[in-house]
Amino acid sequence: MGSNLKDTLNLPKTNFPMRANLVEREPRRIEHWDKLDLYGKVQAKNAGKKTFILHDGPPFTNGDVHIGTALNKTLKDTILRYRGLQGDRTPYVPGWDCHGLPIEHKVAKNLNKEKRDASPVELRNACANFSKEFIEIQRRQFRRLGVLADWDREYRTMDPSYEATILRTFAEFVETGLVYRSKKPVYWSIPCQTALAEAEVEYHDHKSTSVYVNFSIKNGEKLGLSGDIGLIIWTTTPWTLPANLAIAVHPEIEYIALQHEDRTYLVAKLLSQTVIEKCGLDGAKSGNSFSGKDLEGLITQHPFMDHESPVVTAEYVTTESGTGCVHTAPGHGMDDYITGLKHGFEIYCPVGDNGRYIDDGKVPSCLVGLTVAEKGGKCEANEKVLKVLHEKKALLNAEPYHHSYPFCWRSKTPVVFRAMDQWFVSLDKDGLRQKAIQAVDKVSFIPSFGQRRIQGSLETRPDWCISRQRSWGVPIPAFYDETKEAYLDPDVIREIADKVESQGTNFWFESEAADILESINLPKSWVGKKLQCGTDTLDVWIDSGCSHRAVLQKQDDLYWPADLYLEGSDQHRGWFQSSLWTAMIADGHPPYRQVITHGFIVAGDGKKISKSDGKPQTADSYINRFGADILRLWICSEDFRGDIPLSEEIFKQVSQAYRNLRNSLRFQLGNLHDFDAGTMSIPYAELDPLDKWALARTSDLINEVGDAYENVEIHKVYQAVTRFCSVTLSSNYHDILKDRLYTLAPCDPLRRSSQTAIHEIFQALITVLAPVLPFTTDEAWAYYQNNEELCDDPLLLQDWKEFPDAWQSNEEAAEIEALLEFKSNYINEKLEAIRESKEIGQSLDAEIRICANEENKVFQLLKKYESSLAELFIVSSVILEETQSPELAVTANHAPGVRCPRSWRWVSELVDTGNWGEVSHRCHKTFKRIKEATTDQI
RNA sequence: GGGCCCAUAGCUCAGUUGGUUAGAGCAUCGUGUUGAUAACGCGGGGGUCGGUGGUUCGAGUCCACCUGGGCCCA
Repeated sequence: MGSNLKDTLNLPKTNFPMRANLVEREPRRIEHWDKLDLYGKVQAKNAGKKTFILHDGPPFTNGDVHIGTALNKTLKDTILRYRGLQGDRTPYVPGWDCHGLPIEHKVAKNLNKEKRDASPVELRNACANFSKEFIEIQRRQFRRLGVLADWDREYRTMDPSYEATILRTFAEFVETGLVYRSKKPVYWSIPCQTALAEAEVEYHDHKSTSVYVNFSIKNGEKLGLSGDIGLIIWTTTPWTLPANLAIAVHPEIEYIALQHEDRTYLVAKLLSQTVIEKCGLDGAKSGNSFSGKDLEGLITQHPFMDHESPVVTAEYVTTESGTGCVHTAPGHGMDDYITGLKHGFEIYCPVGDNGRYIDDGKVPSCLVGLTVAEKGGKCEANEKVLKVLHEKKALLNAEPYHHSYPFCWRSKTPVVFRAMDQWFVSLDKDGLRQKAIQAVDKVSFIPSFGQRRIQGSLETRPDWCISRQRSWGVPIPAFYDETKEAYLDPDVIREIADKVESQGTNFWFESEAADILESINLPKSWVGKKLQCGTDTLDVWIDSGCSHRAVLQKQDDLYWPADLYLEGSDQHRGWFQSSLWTAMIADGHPPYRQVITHGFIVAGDGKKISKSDGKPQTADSYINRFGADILRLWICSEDFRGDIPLSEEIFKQVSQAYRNLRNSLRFQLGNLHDFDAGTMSIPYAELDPLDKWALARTSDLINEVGDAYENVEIHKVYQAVTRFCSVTLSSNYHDILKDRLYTLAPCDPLRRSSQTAIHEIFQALITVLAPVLPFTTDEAWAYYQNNEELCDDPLLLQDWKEFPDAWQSNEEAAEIEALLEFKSNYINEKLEAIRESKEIGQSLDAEIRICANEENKVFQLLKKYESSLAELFIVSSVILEETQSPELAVTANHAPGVRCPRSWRWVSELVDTGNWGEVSHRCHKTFKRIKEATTDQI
């Protein structure tokens, strides 16, 4: 009998599985979406509506999708899905950054292993294949994440049409007169005769020769000193001394005059003791001291070159080693270079490509032709320089010095720092920098400090060095005559761009200048010259920085500037800036209206995740364990404006939150199985107050979540929805509803009232969550439609849920809210007390007695809802007793009477129903209603 | 070393223009249910708001410095 009674209940019924099993199910849904052309359908749905352009920053194609890249793409996808639900047209063209050193380096390494010396074209082809391979891999991984995009027209910086755009943009640079040629130091490998990037340099222990050298001061009277005065410098690269143009001191360091025999030396006071020992200045007497600032303006005579070396100040000078007086050769060091630019020194570098001193009429003839390269621990140039210094009585000490020194990754020889001719873009010409900074004022930033950050880096950015001595990139279309004079012309570049558009940039590397220039109208000054092609390529930041021109300006259904750029905060100095410069120069306006930045993923302890930890931090490694929706939910649970922590614990937590969301949906689906909204919905005015309350809470949720999405505070969506599901639904609404949903007749108006509300809430929930959990919400939607895993009318084609104003908080809802608050503040603890004493088990075993009188506002309210209280409090009965005191007194005890085996409520008596045995009066009535309804149907 | 930013319970987040005993969810512990059951309910414990010093009648909430951490630059 008892077991049959259960069959008379309306228990939840749904095929929507409790266990998500995302790893297995999500790929099936992706396949289904592809078949339906979900992206195309969403675009079609919103065709003709307001357009929202999020311009995709291209990830670099040299590996699997990193968890940080997944974060970026997920945020983009979430925003676009939200905008799509809002009815915006959201064409999204994803891109790929293909050129650049990391790929070239990896590919070259592989070719190196095979002992092949590849030509530039071979190397480039291998790089292109490498890049293509990872585009395939990354595209697959992005799709697995649920990213919805127009994959059929993705852009790639190595596409010939894209490369042509880069060159045409570069032509604008040249035409505006911003491009100039100057020297800048680079790492140089002498055996390989090639420039190296930082990544191609490895550091090893090395024995150098360190020297202390005296530079005689010509105007010592400036300091009130007379006689033979000198400044002592220290260096570990004596061969750079011919290029010495200055001596740098720190403005705030204290310097002291050391009197030794007939000479006076100036060195940093803190280092004077060491200098005395090293240089054998025994018995030297300390004289006056000066600040570095005082020394500024002293003029020294170079020991063996025919020029003076002034003393300048620089902040990078330290007293950690040396003398506090730094040998400055702008052609041989980065700090020196910057100091050189600041003071207008020549970027002088008398060392040729072959590593030998050139004969420029300035280098002493005894040095010309000597190599600065080391062989067997010896260096011709060093030895001769030392000899010359000794002859000039300028050498105070020379000794071996062990330190870490950069080596070439290929030849394993020490590299030298050497200035080479480079191409630069002037950022100050015609007020360009100021225009860029001002233009950023009009761009909106999330978080707002992004504006300051980008403006800060615009202000301090030196002129843009745009040439690279690399093969895997877009060639700088410059030509050189026999005297190495450079030829660059905007119109010629444009004509070359046209050729690139049809042939790709490889033709530059496989053709002679004459072929490249064939059929091109040459400027007069070019005619008759014997020209050769340059071999430099453009900085890859120009590549990606042109994407707004190559994509947004080229396609009819997109527009320029973009509504939004969204990238990691490292791009303030990267893509945001390179895109800004190209746009300001070529278009006079920023390429974006809004810029959103996110922070970096850090480990659970707040420290950076390092690649060397062994764990591959790829998106797939997480998706394959948890599924894309969990990964997405995690991303959306974090405030992305700061660091984004990631740990096992956090994933566990997010998985738990997911289960509650999923189960809330499942409970609702289960209770809607016999509900047809079209024919069974109850008009709002006739809904039960509890259901009105639930709708009011739902409408609050939608408002809150809507604001959060609009302000791109997606973690607030997560917080609001999880709280809604666990508190509003699980703890309160769903728990209370079970009695009426399960035990009343299916068609009972009260049950239909709740189903009406559940139906609304379900739709609201899945819509609100759709941008964050595209898989799960679409799955729930499919089960709602046809109780199957997939359906042909995806959730994303629905519209954002709008609630009528009338559904928002009203008096009835507020009263229910007060009653529920009363429950959690007073009733629950009373129930817990008698549960602890084993008086009851479930709360339905209890009876509540509340004493007070009408003077008490709460008591008045309880009176008003007297007939609903037992249900709201989930007990068998609630007795309201009027007393003398207005003070509320709540007591709980075991309910008297008998327990109805069907509704589990304790009642005064049971009635015999024959077939079903004895049940409460209410259940008896329910049986009658069911019978009537069945008969009606027949 | 410089620029920008972050720091609230074990975890993820709220804390409006400074004002009563600092909130939520998750986790944890205890417990109930077995008609959302690898689910759900109820109850308890747990922060003095990174540190120090100021401003103020009063500061997590304003100022200074310090510590730890992140991105970028040198």
